[in-house]
Amino acid sequence: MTLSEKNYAFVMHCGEMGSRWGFNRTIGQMCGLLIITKEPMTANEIADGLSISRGNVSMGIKELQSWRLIKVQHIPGDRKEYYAPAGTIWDMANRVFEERKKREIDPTLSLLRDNIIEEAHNDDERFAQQQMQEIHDLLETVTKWSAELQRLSPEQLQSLMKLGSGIGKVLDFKDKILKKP
Amino acid sequence: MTLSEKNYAFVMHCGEMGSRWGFNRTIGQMCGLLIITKEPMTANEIADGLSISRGNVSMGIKELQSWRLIKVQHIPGDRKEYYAPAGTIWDMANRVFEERKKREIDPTLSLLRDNIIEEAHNDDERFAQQQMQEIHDLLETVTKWSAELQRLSPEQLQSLMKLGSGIGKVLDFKDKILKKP
DNA sequence: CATAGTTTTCATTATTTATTGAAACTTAAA
DNA sequence: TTTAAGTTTCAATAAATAATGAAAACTATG
Repeated sequence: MTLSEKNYAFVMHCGEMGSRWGFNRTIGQMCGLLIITKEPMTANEIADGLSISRGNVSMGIKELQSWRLIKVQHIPGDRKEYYAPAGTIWDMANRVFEERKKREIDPTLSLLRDNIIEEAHNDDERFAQQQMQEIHDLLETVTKWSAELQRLSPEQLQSLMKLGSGIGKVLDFKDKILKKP
Repeated sequence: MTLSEKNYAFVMHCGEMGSRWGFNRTIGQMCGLLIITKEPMTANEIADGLSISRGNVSMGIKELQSWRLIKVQHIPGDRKEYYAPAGTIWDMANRVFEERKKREIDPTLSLLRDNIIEEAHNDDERFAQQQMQEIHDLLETVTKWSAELQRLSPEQLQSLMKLGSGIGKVLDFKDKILKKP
C-alpha cells in the first residue's frame, strides 16, 4: 500500500510538526499515518510506509501508547498486532493536551510550591518568591480551568465552543444576575 | 552577584523545562534568571550568572526578543544594554501561548486548508480528507477561542477564571435564557 | 575619524537525540 | 517441547541541535 501524494504530504507534515507537538519526527509521522489510514496497520506496514526500521516503529508504538493515542487490535487467525488511533480526533487532542500539561506544567507547579512554602532569607529571595508566587497562581488557575473543561459534558463543551464572542456577553450577564441579590 | 541556592534551583529548573516550553535549555535559564532578578541585567551578568559564553547569551537574547519576552533598557551614562522581562508574568505567559500557537497550530491549519479544498481522487483520499476536516475544525475552534480570550478585558478574564465549576451552570443558564424567545 | 567599549556572527566543536539492525525475547501452534 | 512468526531491546552509529570563542561589526565619544 502506497500513500497518495497528498496523503504523503500530510504524513510528512505531521513529522515536521512532531517535535513541536511534544514528540519526535518519526512519532509524528506514525501518528499522522494511522489517522489517515482507514484500516488498522501492522508494525511492518508502518515501517514500510514510512521507510524506517522495524525497531524504530516498535519504540514509536510504545511512546504513542504512553500518550494513549493508539490502541492494539487483533484479527482472528492472525498473530500480528494491528494498530489504530485510540478514539476520535477530539479524544486524541485531549490526550495530547493532558499529557503535555503533565510534562510542561505539573513539574514546575511542584517545584514552585516547594519553594514558596520556605521562608525567604534576604531581599533577593523575597523578590524571587513573589515572582514565583505569581507564576504559581497563574499555572494553578490554568490547571484548575483545564480540569474544569474536562469535566464538562461533550454537549456543554460544544455549547461553550460555539459561544465564541458571546463569552463576554454571557459573563456580563452572569455578573448582573449574581450581583442582584 | 551570585544566586542563592533556592533561586539557582529555580533557574536550573527553567532550563530543564526550557525545551518543553518551546525553547532550549539556555534560553529557559535566561528567562528564569531575568524573572527572579529584580534589577535589569547586562548580557555579561547573564553569561556569568549562568556560566555560559557571551555569544550564547547574545543568541538567547535575540530569541527571547523574537518571543517578545524581554525588553532592553538603558542607564544614562552607561553604554551597556540592560535586559528585563517585558511585562508581567501574565503578559509573558500570554506571549508564549500566542507564539506557540503560531508555531504549533497555524502551519498545520494552513496545510489542512490547502488539502481540503482539493477534490479527493479515491477512497483512501476521501477517508483521509474526512479526518483532516475533523482536525481542521478542531484546530479552528481552538484558534477562534483563544483569539476570543485574548479579546476579553483582564477583568472579564479574571471573572471567567474564577468561575471554575460555575461554567457549567452559567452555560445551562445561558441556554435557558436564549431559548426562551 | 579614530578608538575603545560593546554586541553580533558564524565556523568549529561538543552535546544531545534519534535511528538502525542484529540478538534476545515472547508466544501461539504443531 | 520445539519451532517459527512476531515483538522488543539496546549497543553502536548517524543526525540534529546547541555552545563556544575569536573575528567582524557596530556605535557613542573625545
